[in-house]
Amino acid sequence: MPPPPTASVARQLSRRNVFEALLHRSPISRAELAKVTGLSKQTTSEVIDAFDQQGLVRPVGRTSGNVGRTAVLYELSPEGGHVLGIDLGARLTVALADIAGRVLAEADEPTDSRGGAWALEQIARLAGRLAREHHTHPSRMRSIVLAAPGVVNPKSGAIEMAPNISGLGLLNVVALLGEKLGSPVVIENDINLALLGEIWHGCAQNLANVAFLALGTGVGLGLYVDGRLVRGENGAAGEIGYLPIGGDPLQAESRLQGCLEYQVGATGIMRRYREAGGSEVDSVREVFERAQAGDPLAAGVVEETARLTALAAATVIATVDPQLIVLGGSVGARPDFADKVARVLLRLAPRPVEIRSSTLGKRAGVVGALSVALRRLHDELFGVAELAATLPLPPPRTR
Amino acid sequence: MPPPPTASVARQLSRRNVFEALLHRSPISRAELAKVTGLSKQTTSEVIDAFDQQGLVRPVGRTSGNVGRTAVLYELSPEGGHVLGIDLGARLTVALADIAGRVLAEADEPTDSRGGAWALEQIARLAGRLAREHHTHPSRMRSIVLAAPGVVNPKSGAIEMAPNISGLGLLNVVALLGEKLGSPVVIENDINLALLGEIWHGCAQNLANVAFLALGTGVGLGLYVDGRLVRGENGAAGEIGYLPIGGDPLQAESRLQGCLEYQVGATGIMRRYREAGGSEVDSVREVFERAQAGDPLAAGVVEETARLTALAAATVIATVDPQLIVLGGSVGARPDFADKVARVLLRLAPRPVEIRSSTLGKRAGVVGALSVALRRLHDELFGVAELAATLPLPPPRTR
DNA sequence: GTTATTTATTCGGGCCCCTGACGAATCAAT
DNA sequence: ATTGATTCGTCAGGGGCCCGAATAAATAAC
Repeated sequence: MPPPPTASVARQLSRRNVFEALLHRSPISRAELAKVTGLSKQTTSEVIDAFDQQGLVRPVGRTSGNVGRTAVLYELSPEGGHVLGIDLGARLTVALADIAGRVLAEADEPTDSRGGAWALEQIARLAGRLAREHHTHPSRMRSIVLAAPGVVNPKSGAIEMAPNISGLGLLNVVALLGEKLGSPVVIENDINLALLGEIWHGCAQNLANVAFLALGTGVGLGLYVDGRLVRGENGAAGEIGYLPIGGDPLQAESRLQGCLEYQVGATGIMRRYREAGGSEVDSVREVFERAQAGDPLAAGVVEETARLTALAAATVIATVDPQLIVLGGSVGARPDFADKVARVLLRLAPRPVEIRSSTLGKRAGVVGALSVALRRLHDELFGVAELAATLPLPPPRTR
Repeated sequence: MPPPPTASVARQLSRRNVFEALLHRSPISRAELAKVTGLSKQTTSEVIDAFDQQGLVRPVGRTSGNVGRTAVLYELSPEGGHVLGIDLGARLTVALADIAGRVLAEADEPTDSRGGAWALEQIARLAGRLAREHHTHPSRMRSIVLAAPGVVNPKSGAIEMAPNISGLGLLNVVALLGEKLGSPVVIENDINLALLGEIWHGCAQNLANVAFLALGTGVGLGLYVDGRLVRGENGAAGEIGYLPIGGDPLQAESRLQGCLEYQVGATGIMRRYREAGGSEVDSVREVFERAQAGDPLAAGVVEETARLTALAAATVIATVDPQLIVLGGSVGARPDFADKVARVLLRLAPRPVEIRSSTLGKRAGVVGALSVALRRLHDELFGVAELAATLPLPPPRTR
């Protein structure tokens, strides 16, 4: 079941090649694998035998109809390894996938409002349930990724500013959850993972330069540039609540909770509606509904929100040059909203950049978590650590 | 001289390891190399022999003083390969380095004002002179990088918007220059290269998250995030002239040349001084000098410039979370200016980020070009192409 | 039934890495 | 000056891995 303790680099590379072919051309014969990977038939065969013994692969039928001997077809076995994706927000969503990236199950429920340790307990419970349903065990999951709000320190993996869920920043989530579930846990910012979700299974598939603008309770940004997620020195890349847009950035409120956040965050939108003379509302959703129903005050607030969002988008475009901006979050994902933003943006940006609404919606976070968990598992099994890095340049010398 | 036509992956890795050790611990014996690389003495010795035969390496004396047999020390030979860095701006700067990154020579002169093909001719002439002085030949240079203003398309390598140097966008610079010099040429945006220069030899050494804010004729940004240069889909990342800062972004001037650029570009600064009632000036430098001499109007303009620059910096901080911002360009590199910007920024950003003035100044571009040329040469000789990429995830399946 | 074709395994050769042993060169001490 | 300890570099043997060729097995077409 575990990979062979030591494997030479050459063999590891062969294994990696074969695995990649299996991943993308699923039912495939040994002969075909040899052709696709460029390896010799024997090497391929040896690798497949090893995979078979590890339970990583299983035969599924034979070819037929073609001239010549029939070939046994193989595919990655669902028992070869599982990964778990978790999205911890207002709701708790957990999803289970196998090593081939097939999503086996998904479940969600409201997050335990007591937060902190209770939420972790809840995660363990939900994960255990999914695992049992699929005849595995949490401890047999090879890779777990947790989507959490707040800034995740890229070095320590600690959650440094967790709004919404109380007491999360004080816990060593990686250690606690890892112990509960018996597998390595990695935490990543929820918006970043939603972005990766859209890139894997959503509206940004196969793109290398995508920005994800999330408007919900707060405002946030995920950046995927040149095929990689952008985290920044403190994992705070994309914390655009502090962008100097929509007001005087030196004002007290701006400095406290961020200039843009003060205007475009959920409370900001409701406050603007109230200030405009609108009657009391207790959710942003209501403001949008009234706007659609013909309330001119609400429409003005929505329009201004779209304008500010477009300014944020223009800022992102000028800074990192994405080819697509995805709007997400409970506010941003509204389909009519994307159009409004796009219309303003047309007059702001030097060149047009496409804007789309998130297609995965609430699922984006878990899907992204799964994608990272999967990638980590693949890297663990078939990565070639020593080679990933480019050759470091020599330091300057005084000669 | 050329590397062996075919080498197995294993040997290529060994070569790479040994080369890296040679690069960083220069005069070093075979025995020491074996220890450092973790390879056996045998393998190390074979690799060194091969390097020696290729002329990549040369003996330089022996150890002495230690107990035991003396060891022959080796270092990378300057004849092992050369790289060329070129910065094509108002002045043309060319620098030559060897494969170990030792800068052998540097020369600069005003760029041929006729632009286009004449400038390319001038580059060839200057490169030829440097090469001759160091007993080599342009055609023996293994890697050439050209720093050019404008947006460089990351796929084609074409210069898409070249201000200042006339007719450059119309030429296929890579092909023309490559033919003239007989070596592969790569073009990269000058600001990006200045940033890489500061990271290699300047004020940002060994940092992984750096932004370079260039204020000169125009305004531009270079981004180095998580250890990699950020280019964006069209190579237009960092084109922050269009940031919606410093005015109404929907105004005619803003839409034409960019909102921020209109205020902070050289002509913008002079215009603002004029509009404030200042007497005629014909360079930004003059405005700064008058400010220092006590002209309150000029001081106001400088202060406002610093404020807008700080807003741009705050934008960058909120977006990509750098640990350092380097100010460069003829205006930005002024040491007093960085202080002014830092002071404003302190009140804008949620957490303090260091600001420094460029230490390489005008040389930053060439140095950065050298660093990229060097990296490309190293990758060409010792890269392991098949391993660079991470395993792609499988696409979603409909099952 | 025979033939052509495709699949899968076996065998020998070559590359490359590692370990252990050996001669060579040097310093330190007698 | 000789001896011993230490380090350097090379030689030889063993094992892992990859490849190409040959061979056996299975199947469609004729």
